[in-house]
Amino acid sequence: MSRRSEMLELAILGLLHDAPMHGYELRKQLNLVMGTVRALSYGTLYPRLRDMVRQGWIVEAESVAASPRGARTSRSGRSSARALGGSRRTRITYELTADGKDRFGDLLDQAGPAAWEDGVFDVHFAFFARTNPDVRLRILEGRRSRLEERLARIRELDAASNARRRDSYAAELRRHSIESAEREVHWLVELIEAERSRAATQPSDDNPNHSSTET
Amino acid sequence: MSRRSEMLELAILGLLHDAPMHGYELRKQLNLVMGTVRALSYGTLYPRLRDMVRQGWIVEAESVAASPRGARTSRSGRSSARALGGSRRTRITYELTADGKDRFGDLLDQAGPAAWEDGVFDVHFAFFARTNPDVRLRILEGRRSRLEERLARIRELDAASNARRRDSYAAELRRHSIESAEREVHWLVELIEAERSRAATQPSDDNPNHSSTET
DNA sequence: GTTAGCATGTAAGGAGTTACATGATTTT
DNA sequence: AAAATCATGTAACTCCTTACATGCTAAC
Repeated sequence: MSRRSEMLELAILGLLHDAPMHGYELRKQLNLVMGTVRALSYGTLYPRLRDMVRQGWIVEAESVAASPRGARTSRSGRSSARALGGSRRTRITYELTADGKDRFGDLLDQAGPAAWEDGVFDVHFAFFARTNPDVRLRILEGRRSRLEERLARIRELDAASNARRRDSYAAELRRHSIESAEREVHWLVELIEAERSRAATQPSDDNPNHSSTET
Repeated sequence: MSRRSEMLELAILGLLHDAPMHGYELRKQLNLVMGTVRALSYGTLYPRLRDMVRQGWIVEAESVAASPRGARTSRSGRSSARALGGSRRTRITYELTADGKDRFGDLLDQAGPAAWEDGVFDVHFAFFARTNPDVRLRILEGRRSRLEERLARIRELDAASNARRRDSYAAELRRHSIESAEREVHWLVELIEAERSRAATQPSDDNPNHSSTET
């Protein structure tokens, strides 16, 4: 299981850690947490969920199903057969197991170069509240240096290109890329400072996501 | 050849349109123009280049090779054997063919939903100087509405999450995502306005990238 | 009654990464 | 002499998308 694939797994575990969910709902949340415009396909999600069940990180549970939208029990009255709140269809709800929580904690501790990749960073950040302070810091700093490397390369290209012929659109794109990257670096720098001063106040605080430290 | 794959092809054609290049150099430029932190691998690039040669869009040309760095002919003097500027190694330089220019023009005209995807948009924008004004406008507007859809979804989630428990990191991520997206929308709106006022001044201006309109 | 949204899946295929392999040249 | 950078490539593998298939419920 390579780095990139762990992003999806981490995101799923993190979302299910907050609340059990069925696939369709999960997909919508994933599309937000992963920070991409492009939507994740079911062809990726469902086979992955089945795989995670096989691994023992999550379990299926037939949903009792809340009412589809709003709290009303369908004002037309018909199909009130299904007692409380009409179920739409089968709906398989997934829940995290104790092993799944352990796995989540393990993935959370992974602060390697993969964690400062474009999509992966956002997922890690989304679960920072449950991440070790030192791991948080490593990820923030890794991301910052990655962005600064990129920034340096764009600036170099920008200087070279502006000297030669001028393509206003290409120049505008570079300008905008530089500005966006600078802004994100600034954001990261502030977060890093906040982390450092927090570390000075509270000493070591262990990862609260392994089931051994919970319950 | 599906939408996503066309991005790489478009980027390669566009870069080679400016100047012939060899693979290694091309990769560096591609990493910039595609707007990703993650680097494109050679395992993707070289087979793709070979494929494009087979299609007739580009041709290989053994490089006469300029001197590696700076203009100096290696101050140590040794290996001055290779006449002007020492060639590093084989170095296969790629050049655009007339068919390649046509192909570039065709891809440039493609303003479908794929063009407002995350990575693809940047590539298209980078070559806007050679894109038809109406196509430019469609791409900018498509991108804007895509971003606004996403923005609406994040805002919805943000309101719901802030109401319930508060996870400061998750909230901060949402805040930052919203701000970034808003900023990009604003940028796009200004570009769209600029396009419209430009369109009012100069009427129809044909795509100058098909070889039929060149030479 | 028909469209749109909810909900779950499968099969085939394509694109891209990883890891490996090679070798020249430049810098330290 | 070693390490870094330049430069090109291949094979195996993984992940993901696309397109298809099914069926239920809500709204128009």
